[in-house]
Amino acid sequence: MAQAYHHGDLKQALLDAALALISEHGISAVTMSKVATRTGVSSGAPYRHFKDRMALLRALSVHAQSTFEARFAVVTADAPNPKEAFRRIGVEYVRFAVAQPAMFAVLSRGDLIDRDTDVPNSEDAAFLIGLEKLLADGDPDAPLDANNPLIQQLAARCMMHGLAHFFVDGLLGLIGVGPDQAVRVAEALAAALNSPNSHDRFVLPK
Amino acid sequence: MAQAYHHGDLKQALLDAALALISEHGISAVTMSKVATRTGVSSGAPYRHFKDRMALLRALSVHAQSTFEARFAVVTADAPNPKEAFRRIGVEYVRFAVAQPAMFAVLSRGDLIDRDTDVPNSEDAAFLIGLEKLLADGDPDAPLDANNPLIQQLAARCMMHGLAHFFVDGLLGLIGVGPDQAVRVAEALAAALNSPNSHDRFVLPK
DNA sequence: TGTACATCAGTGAACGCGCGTTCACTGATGTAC
DNA sequence: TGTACATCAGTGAACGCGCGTTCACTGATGTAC
Repeated sequence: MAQAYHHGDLKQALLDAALALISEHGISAVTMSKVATRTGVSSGAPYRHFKDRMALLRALSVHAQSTFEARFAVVTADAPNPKEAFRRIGVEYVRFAVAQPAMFAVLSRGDLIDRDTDVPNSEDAAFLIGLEKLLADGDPDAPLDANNPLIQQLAARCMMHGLAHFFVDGLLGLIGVGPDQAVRVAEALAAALNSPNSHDRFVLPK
Repeated sequence: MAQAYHHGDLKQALLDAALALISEHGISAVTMSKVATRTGVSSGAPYRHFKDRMALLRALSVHAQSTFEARFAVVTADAPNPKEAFRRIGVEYVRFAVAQPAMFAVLSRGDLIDRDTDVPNSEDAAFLIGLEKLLADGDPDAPLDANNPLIQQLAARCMMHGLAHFFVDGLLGLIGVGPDQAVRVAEALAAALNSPNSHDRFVLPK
């Protein structure tokens, strides 16, 4: 990357400043002026790197997405089986949200995702396509099969997503739950969902 | 309530306008000017009823809270047993979020809750106190018991909360899931968590 | 190595706008007699 | 019922502020010869 023109790597520095602002005061606190001031440049400087405020937020979303997925690759690398890999992803989901609430906030905003260009990773894509199909097939009023692996997997995803939200939205903070305890709870929730079931419950059908 | 002075019931009308704004453009779109304009009054009028913008949002939070709880009372009224009551609350949680996304958005914001004055209902309070105690007791690094009813209950709450968020944040919308289908998924998730377990798993210890 | 030029990152003043909030006011409603 | 007064909901102009964005500019860096 080699020390660029004036600042060095202003683009990355702006993204970092934006993340800091989000973790302190939420997404709405991200203003071009504050991002610039925090980075030590003038108010117009960010426009050399981002067309407008939305472009900055979208870039943040893409960045968060890949950071998130990189973590998953790390934790699943030496998992002994798919179920354990899936369990680790669930716990990592909460660990990530708790450690990097700003990135999580950006990730869970549908309006920052450009479905045309921001391609989810292939595992996510397979999951979403499967879910779309499951919902479209058959009688739309008939109950879904609770033992369908997609539903089981969705249950786990929703559970971790909900726990992460309870934390980052400050509701767990109200009863004094910190980051470490939130992760401990995530481990317990993973166990709660997994324990009574067979080994390959979370394996996706081919 | 009998037709009040000028407007009739401006306070309620302002709250309704704020909810409409939230469901269209999120909480940050709630400005005093827009709330006033939408209600057909001048920009200063809301200040006769709310000290400032935050007071309006907090009033909204309290209102949403009680509406939410009223729904729970309705759906559990004729439940045959505690487990079924709990299951219905879970599904209703999603149904409510999906039908009234604005109220849900306000509810899940910790910074709008004044813990001194906004007392949760007694069931919630018991749950939160139990959870606080569970986390505080014993070795803070030891795994929690996944079969503890509190953990089981938290699992269900997190699951529904996560599903609700996936919906209101627009992520399910990206794959074409509408309100009805979201509720159908909620039913399946409730079944997924409940099926392999005993009848009184969700009964709180006295 | 040196000079002339092109490129482009960052400056800083300026713009129009919508915001939250205040305040002297108007005028409708309620009340005392 | 009628009049005089008090109360208070809503008006609308005004304020200072921070915002997103633009733009002519400066000056550092890179490049051709």
